[in-house]
Amino acid sequence: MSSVSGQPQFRYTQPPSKVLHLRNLPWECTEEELVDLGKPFGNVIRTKSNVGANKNQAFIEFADLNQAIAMISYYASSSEPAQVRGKTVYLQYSNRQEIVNSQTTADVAGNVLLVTIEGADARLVSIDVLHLVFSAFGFVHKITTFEKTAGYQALVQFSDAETASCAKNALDGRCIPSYLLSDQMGPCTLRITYSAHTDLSVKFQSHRSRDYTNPYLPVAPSAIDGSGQATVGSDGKKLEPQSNVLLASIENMQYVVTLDALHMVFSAFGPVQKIAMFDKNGGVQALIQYPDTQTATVAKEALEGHCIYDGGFCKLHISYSRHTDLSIKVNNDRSRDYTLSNIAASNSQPSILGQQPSATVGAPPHQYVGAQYMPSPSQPMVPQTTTGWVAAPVPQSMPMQVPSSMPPYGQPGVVPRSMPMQVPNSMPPYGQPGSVPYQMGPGMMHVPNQNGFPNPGAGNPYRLDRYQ
DNA sequence: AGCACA
Repeated sequence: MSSVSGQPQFRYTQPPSKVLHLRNLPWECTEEELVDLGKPFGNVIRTKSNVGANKNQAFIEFADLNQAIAMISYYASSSEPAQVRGKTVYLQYSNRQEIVNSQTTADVAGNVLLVTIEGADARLVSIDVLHLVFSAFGFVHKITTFEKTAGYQALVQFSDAETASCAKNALDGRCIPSYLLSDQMGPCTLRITYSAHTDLSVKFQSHRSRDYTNPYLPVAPSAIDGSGQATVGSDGKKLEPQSNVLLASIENMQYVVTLDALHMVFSAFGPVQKIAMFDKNGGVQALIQYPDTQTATVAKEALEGHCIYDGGFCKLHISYSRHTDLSIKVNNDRSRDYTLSNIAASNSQPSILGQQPSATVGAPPHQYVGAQYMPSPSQPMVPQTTTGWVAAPVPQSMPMQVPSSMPPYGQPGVVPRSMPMQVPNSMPPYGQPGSVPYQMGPGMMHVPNQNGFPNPGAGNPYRLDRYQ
């Protein structure tokens, strides 16, 4: 007695239930929207959204069976289909009689997120890229990655559930911005739920796991060669010998790049201990020393190929130096040891205090060294909360994603600005759910705000004054 | 576009 139409029988044979099964929902659909949908027909006592692999299904449960029947009947004969956010929603009786909420994992907010990376090239997404993406919302403590039936997944541990929620809300369903991926890679979508974990166990720094709270954690044997250098990146690719010291060369240097500008840029990833600038092959190069290789690696991967100034100016090319500890003889405008707070400047020249950035070609785009950021020989510049670091308004024309520690962008001729851009701490740079994420222009840098620490004034371990 | 706590 099967259907003559050839259509699956269940389409017409679902027995009534207080529970309705909805599909074709937008994944953003909230519980509240589900309640609103059912409200005209009765009392919605339970809902469950984001059901199914695509999170585009849901259930609503009425207090009374007749209410469910009323809703099904109405839309069965209505010319207007049920809709959520403009999408037609398909309704039917559920094959269950009530919604059971096993709120074991995915709905309970925790400080650890379970991230599924979708896409043909998902496995090529390095742990460092994930770190960069999630650091925009706060300090990432640990990351582990693994392969499950669900695909390539990662657990990302934040300090608290609030931070994790911000990251989840902003990133769930989004793609990793393409400029963080290599050119050949296709889109990689993030699907995020809460994990039941609260503290991940990371034994080694490796391709698969990282503990950012413990830079001294041993590197996994599998990632070390005979010389004690890590040979394999988190993406499994061969690496050049790593170092805590980076060699940066600056291409297309239309505008002068000062020691202080470099210090600002590289400090976004951790404490910069020393910088030495020099001329080579007609260009400017700099050595930047971090306390550890991990920090240098993050900085290198984040900054490589990006420009200090908008418009393709002062493009950075970064490699690992063979140095491990720079010898800074004097503190001057080309070299500085930030670990020494009381060293006298060379010849104690007051001139650098009054020195304006000068353009190597044309006029400078702006002077980014304002009064409060003037380097002082005895007091390396420290962004002080009291001097406008937090208060600096974000101009409308600037993208929200402007890295906080960067000198302000500007085209030549733009009115000089005297302080670095600051993204408001409370607002993640990804915008609100539902808005278009990643509106960053090409060539702009995307680095975690506040070095991954949401509050520059409290407990940021990268603050210079902590280790001066 | 087709049933959840895998």
